[in-house]
Amino acid sequence: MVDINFNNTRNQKDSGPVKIVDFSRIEKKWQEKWEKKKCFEVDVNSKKKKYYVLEMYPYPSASFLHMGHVRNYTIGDVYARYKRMNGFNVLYPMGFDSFGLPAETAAKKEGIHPKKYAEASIVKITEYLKALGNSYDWSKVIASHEPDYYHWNQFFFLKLFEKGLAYRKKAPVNWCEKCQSVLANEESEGGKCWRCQSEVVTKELEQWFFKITDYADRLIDDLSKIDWPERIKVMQKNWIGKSYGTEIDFTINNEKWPIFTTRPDTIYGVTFMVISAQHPRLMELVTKEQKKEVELLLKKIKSKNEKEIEELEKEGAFTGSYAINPINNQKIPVYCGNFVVADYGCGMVMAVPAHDERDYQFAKKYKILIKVVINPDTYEFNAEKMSRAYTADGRLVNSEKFNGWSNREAIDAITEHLSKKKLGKKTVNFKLRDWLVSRQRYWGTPIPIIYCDKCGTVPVAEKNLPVLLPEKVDFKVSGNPLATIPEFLNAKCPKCGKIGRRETDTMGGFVDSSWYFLRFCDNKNKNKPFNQDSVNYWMPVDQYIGGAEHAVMHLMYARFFIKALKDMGYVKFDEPFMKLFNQGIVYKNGAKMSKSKGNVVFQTDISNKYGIDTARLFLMVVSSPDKQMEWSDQGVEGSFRIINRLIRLSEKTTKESDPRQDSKINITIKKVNESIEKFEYPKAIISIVECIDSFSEGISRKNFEIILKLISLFTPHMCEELWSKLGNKDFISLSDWPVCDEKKIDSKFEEMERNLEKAVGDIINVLRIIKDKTGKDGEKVYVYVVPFEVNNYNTDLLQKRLGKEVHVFAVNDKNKYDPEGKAGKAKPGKPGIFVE
RNA sequence: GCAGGGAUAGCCAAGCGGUCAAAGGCGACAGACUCAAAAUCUGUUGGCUUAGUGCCUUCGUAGGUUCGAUUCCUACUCCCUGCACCA
Repeated sequence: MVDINFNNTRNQKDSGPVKIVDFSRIEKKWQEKWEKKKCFEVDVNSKKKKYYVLEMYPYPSASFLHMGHVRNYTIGDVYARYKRMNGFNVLYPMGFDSFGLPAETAAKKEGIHPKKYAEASIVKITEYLKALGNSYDWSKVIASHEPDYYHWNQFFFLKLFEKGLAYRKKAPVNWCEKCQSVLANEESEGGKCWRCQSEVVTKELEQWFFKITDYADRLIDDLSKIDWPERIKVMQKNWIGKSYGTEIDFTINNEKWPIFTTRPDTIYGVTFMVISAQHPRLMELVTKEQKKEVELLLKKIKSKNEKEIEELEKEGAFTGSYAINPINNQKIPVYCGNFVVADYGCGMVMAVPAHDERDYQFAKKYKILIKVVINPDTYEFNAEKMSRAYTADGRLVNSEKFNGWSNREAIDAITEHLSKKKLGKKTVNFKLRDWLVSRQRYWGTPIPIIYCDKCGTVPVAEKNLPVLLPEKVDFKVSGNPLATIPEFLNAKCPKCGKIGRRETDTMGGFVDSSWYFLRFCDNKNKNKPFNQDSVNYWMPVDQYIGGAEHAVMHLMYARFFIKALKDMGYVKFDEPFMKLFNQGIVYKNGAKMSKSKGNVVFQTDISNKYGIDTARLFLMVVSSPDKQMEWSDQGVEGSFRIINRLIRLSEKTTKESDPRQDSKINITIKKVNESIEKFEYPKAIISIVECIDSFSEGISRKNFEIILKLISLFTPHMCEELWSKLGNKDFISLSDWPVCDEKKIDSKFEEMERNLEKAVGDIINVLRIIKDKTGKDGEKVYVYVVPFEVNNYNTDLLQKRLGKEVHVFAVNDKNKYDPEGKAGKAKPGKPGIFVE
């Protein structure tokens, strides 16, 4: 059986490299064998140490893979293979995030049902993923649009509902006009929809939320338990936005209105209040006289889109009401303003124009009093002459009994003072909002709730799950087509049996991805979301791999979800992903590789020409996996050559090894181990290739097998082929990783090699100088070596390297040819040289 | 504006106190093989020098620490990524 044939399929017409090996046949053959023998299928095995490698499961919206995808998945596969060969019981699954808006939109556009569309995509993508040769356990595959999966979304929804962690409320929410649906806070990126980039507007709607804010503290604190890139942690911290401050009660119209501030030290400098223009109780404060003015402001704000509001300067209007500052009973005006965020803190702020830039601008514009209460140590401010707010530290003035205090100390002191008088209290505020999970779309998990006129909001009974998503719907109607299906809409109230109205909103896709990694552990369970023993064996995910774009979306939601499940007793751990790796983006011609940019190199472009192993090897060697990289069509050929050199070496295996070989091999094993652990794949590959090249004259079979194993992480198909050609009956993918034998590493050989290289360099240099001087090529090279190093300089090897006739003499050789006495120049590690 | 990450020879990309004129790849050039290509192999690829040497100028820009910096510190410029009126 000879699969490698150097002479077949030569293709002269193709301007690309000549295809000398039938890669695609070899790839297919081994992929089929792996599948047939269930090589990568795993089960719970308490005797073996587990390792869970996971890549973020893909959205099957497109029917192709490009080099960005290939890179991403190869990073994981290399790691999974490494761990597997090192004796771990490795769970490495793959699935599909198949619910969601893109499928729905794309399907609509093409006039296909989303289900058909998604399933066709899955078939296609599966085919491509399999062609990568990744060591996925395909028996664990899941697709989130299947009732078997979303059944448990509904189940968990009910559990969260029971716990009060899922609730419905009316709130100003982000609405994407194009998607015709609400968006979570995390999905509105700078006022644009994260998916379609169109304008997001604010709407007052009743929606379902998960109470992620209950977990804000734990979401911050537990970041210390996990090994994630610092920037992702920072992003999460900033997003949660914990800030310590003081809540202070101001009195307006005899009613207490609390506000939140981090600067209670400036309370004596408060000269007005500002309530958010979007505050639900705004109108309570607006007097008859001021109504017109305020309404004008609101109209003005509404006419602007998010972007314009951003650029807008501070705008406001007097409400007509006055507040009483609790610390000194001063009467101050209450304004309504566009720069106060309605749903942070209390939606109202105390304004200290002397010491807050925004307040300063507002005060200047509306000619409100500015009162200095903090001076720096060396200077005294004059409120009239200030050109901007002073926000740094200093000593208090105009602050009654706190005069002279350092403002830092005054923060606590004033808070305490207010607390004693029951006018305020120490408190903590978060930027994090509750997670809005409901979507007004068809293609998602139906929310298992029924509204009954008599009983109110009633959960569907567990035994009646799943609430199936009806397949026959009319996509021509605008809005959510579910709302137009009477059979779906009209449902019996689980409590009283009367006909109620079913919730037609579906869950956003991030609910699916918040626990899919648990389902991989037990994907066929019909009775439960998962078997707890399996999940507690496999989880948490040891190594998670995916893009940084999910820093505050998926990665935050999944952490919350797991914490909630832990509290409800479903799992025993509280962090889902112990280590996170963010792969870098693949660029081509300076732009991110993407279909919309038209700079895509498809998986098949490369695999058809060079085989997928070449693509894998190139993507892993060209640059660190965490860095962005530039795709290079020519660069690929370099990796192609490496594989060809490996094949050639396989035909030069010998029986016997020697200490030099063994030393080099063991050094390489060591280097590869260190590099792989740190995801420094290029280093690992370079050291293997160095090893291959240094034995181009021949290598012992045993050592060759070690090289094969090392590089099999990157080029698994070719390695299986060569492995079996050597007569092995098992799979190299399942073989044991080579162990580095430190005893065999001898730095003497490294030094010898270095000296030889130096000598070669010197000889070439001499040859060049002679050529320059005399115009003649040197023909014969004489090398004079100190006696005990004679064996370090191999005549044949030198002849081959130099392409000249070479003679090696020991300096004490009486018969040596040495007309110019160059032998006298020889030193240990540095031979004398004569050329003629 | 704030936070995080970058800037390395023709290009891509390692290095993160000395062994660095700087790994590896690509490209280019030269040589070997060949009738000739392709493939493969060998060498050169900052400058000037030299029988295997020595010197000079280089790792975004300008300074600093150090016996010594591509590697550490400071400022600046440019690029990317995230957040963005959060009180």
